[in-house]
Amino acid sequence: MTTPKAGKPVSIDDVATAAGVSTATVSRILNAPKLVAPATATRVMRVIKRLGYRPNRFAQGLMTRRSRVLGIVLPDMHGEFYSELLRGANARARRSSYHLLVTADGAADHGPDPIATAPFGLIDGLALMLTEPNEHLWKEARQSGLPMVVLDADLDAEGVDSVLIDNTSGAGEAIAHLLSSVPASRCYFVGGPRDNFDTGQRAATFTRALRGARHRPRPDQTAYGTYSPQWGRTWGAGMLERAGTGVIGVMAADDEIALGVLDALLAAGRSVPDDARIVGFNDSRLASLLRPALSSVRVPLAEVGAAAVEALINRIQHPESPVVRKTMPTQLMVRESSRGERPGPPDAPPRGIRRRSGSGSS
Amino acid sequence: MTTPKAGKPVSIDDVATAAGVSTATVSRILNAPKLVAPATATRVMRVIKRLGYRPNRFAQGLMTRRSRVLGIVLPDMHGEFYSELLRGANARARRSSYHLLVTADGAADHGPDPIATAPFGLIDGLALMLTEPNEHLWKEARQSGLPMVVLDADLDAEGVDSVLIDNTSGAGEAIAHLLSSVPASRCYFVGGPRDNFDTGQRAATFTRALRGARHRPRPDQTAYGTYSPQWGRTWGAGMLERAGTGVIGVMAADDEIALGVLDALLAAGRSVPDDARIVGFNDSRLASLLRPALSSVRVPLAEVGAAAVEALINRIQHPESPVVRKTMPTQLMVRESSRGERPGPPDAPPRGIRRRSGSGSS
DNA sequence: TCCGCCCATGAAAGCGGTTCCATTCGCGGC
DNA sequence: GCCGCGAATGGAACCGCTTTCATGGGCGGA
Repeated sequence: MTTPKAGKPVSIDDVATAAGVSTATVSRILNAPKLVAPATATRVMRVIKRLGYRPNRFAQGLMTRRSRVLGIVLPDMHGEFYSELLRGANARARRSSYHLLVTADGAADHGPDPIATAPFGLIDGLALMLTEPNEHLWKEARQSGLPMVVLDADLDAEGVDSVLIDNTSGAGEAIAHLLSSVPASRCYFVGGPRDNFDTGQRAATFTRALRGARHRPRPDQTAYGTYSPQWGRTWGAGMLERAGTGVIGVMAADDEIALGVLDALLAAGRSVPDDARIVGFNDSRLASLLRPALSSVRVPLAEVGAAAVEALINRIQHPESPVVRKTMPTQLMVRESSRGERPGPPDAPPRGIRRRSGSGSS
Repeated sequence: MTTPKAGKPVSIDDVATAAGVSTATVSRILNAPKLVAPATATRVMRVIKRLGYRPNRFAQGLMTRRSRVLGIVLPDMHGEFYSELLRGANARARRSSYHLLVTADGAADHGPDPIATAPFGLIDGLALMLTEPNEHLWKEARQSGLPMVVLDADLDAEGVDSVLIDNTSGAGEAIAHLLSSVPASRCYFVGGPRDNFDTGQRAATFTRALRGARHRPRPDQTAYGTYSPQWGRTWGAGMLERAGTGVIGVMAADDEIALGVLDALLAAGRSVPDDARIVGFNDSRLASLLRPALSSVRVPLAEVGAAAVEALINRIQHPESPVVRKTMPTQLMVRESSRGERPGPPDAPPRGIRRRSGSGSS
C-alpha cells in the first residue's frame, strides 16, 4: 500500500484513491484550501506527503495557462553587466515564486526552429532587453501576445511597459564634472556602437552640455566604436596624435572603453588625472579596482533587473493597468581618474599615476 | 474565413478543420512528416502559416513529457565567473534547440513553495553546480528523478554525470611556477571558503607541491576566507606583519583574492613582482587588465558550461549510457605579477610596479 | 417541526495535443 | 484476376489537472 507504483509518477488520481476522496477535492486542497473541510485537508495532505505527489506542471499549465516562468532576453550575456542585471531579476522573481528562462539572443540566434518561439508558449511574460534596434525580435515578441516589459529602450510609444536608465542625469553629472576642470573644447565622448540606445543618449547629453558651456562641439569630439577596451585603446592612441598638450577630459560610454583609453594614455606616458581626466559609465567593479581608480557613473543594474521583473509580474496580474515606464537613477562616482583642481584629502599621496614610473625594489 | 476567431489562440482543431483533415494528420505533419503524403503536407502547412498556429507547449508536454528546457542551478550569479559559464551553457543549449531555466539557489533560496520544486516539473534535465556541500538541494535534485549533471563537484560516487575543472594540473603548474623563483618556505596559499570544492583541491595540490620540494608546510602557509578582494587584503595585511623581508610567493584561490593581496602589498609599498610573486585563479578579465597584470590559471568557464549542457542533453537522449565525468583542462597564464628571474622581452620596461611611485606630470 | 441555504464534496467536461489502432485504397506478385 | 501488403489517413483514447455544476446533509430561522 505504502509503496508507490514503481516507475510512473504519482498522479492526482493516485492520491484521490489512496485518500478516499475525489480528484476535485485534492486539487482544491492545493489551490483553494478554504473550500475544503480542515479535517479532510490534513488527512489528504498526509497522503500527498507520503506518496510524494507533485502536480504535473504541464497538465496544470494546460488548464491555467500559467507556468510561473518568465522569459528574459538579453542582447548578450557576457560580463558583469548582464550578470548583475540577471542577479537582480532572478532575486526578484524568486521572491514571487517565479523562475527565469533566460536567452541571449546573440543577434545570430537561430536554431532549427523559428527563433525564440519554443519557450514563448511556456512563459507567462517576457522581459526584453534591446540595446540596439532588432526589428525581427521585436516583431516576434509582439506577436506572441505575451505580457511584456522592455529594458533600456524607449518603446513607450508602442504602449508597453519599460524600465530605463536615467542616462541623461548620470551623463550630465559626468560631463559637468569634467567641465569643472577642463575646457569644453578639450572634452571628448568615446561611445559604443552608434545605434546603441545608451550611447545615443549619453552622446546627446554630452553635446548638449558642451553647447551649454558656450562651445560648439567639433565632430572629432564625439566618436563611436564598440564596448571594448580595445576600442578605447585605439581611440586613445589616435587622440594622442591629434591633441596637443594640455589637459583633456574624456567621457566614455562605459567602463570598458574608459579602461582602454586609460591604458593607452598611461602607456604613452601621460599621467591620469593630471594630463587627462577620465570618467566611465556603469561603475562596474572594475572601476574601483583599477589604478588609478576610475570615476564612473553608477547604474543600478541589479535594481534594473528587479524592476523589470516586478513590472512584468504586475502586468501579468493586472493586464489592464496603465502602461508604466520606470526610470532608474544613476549617480556619478568620483574617483582618482578625474579629480581636477579640487584638493584631495589631507593625507592624499602625491597625485597622478604614471605607469612604470617606479624603480626597482626599495 | 481567413480571419482567426478573435481572442482564443488557434488550436490544432482549427487547423484540422480549416484544412479538411484530422488532427492526427496535422500533428504528424509537424512531428513526423514522412508519414504524410507530400501534397497533403504542403496544403496543411499553408493553413498553419495562414492561421499562425503554434502548438500549445503544455498540451504537448503533457503527452511527450518533454519541454526542451534545461534547468541550471548555480550557487550564485554574481560576477563574470557565472556569467561566462552561463554564456557557454546557453550557446550550447541553443544549438540543440534547448532553452535554459536558471536559478541561483543563493543558499537561502526559499519561496513560499518548496524550494526549486516548481520548475522541476517543467524541465527535461538539470545541471547542478555545487561548489559547497548542500545536502538539501542535492537531495531535492536526486528525488526529482530528472536526468542530471553535476558541475564542479566530485559526486561520481553517486553515479551521476559530472563536469570538473582540472584543478590539480592548473594549480600544480602555478605552484611549480612560483617555486621556480621562491623558496618553498616562503610560499602561501590564500583560499576561499574551507569547504569549497575548488579551494580544497587547490590547497591540496599546493601542500603536495611543497612537500615535493622537500618542505614541510607550516600551518600559516595555508589560509581560508572568502572569494573576495577584501579577504585578500586582510590576509595581505596580516602577512606583512608576520613575514620578514625577502621575496614571497602567493597562490590565491581566485583572482579576486589575488587582487586583494596585490592591493595590500602595493599599498604597503612592496613591489610586485620584485618583492612578491602572485598568481591568481580563473583568469578573469580582471587579471589581464590589472597593473601589474596578474598571472592566473585559466579556467575555460564557457566550455565548462557548454560541456555540462552537452552531457545533459546526451543523458536525456540516452538515459542508459554509462556515467561520464569530464575534466576540463586549465592552464597557467604567466603575466607580470609573478615573473621571477626570467628575463623579460628585449624591450621590457624596468620591472616592478610600485603604487604611487610616480611624481607629477613630466 | 419544516424549509431553505450554505458548506463540503463528487461527477464529469474539457484544456490541446500525441499516438495506437483500424480503415481504405492502390498496386505488384503469383 | 485475386490476395496481400504498405502507404495515407481518420477515430478515439488517453495525458493529468482545474473547474463548473449538481448533490447531499446539517443547521438556523420562522
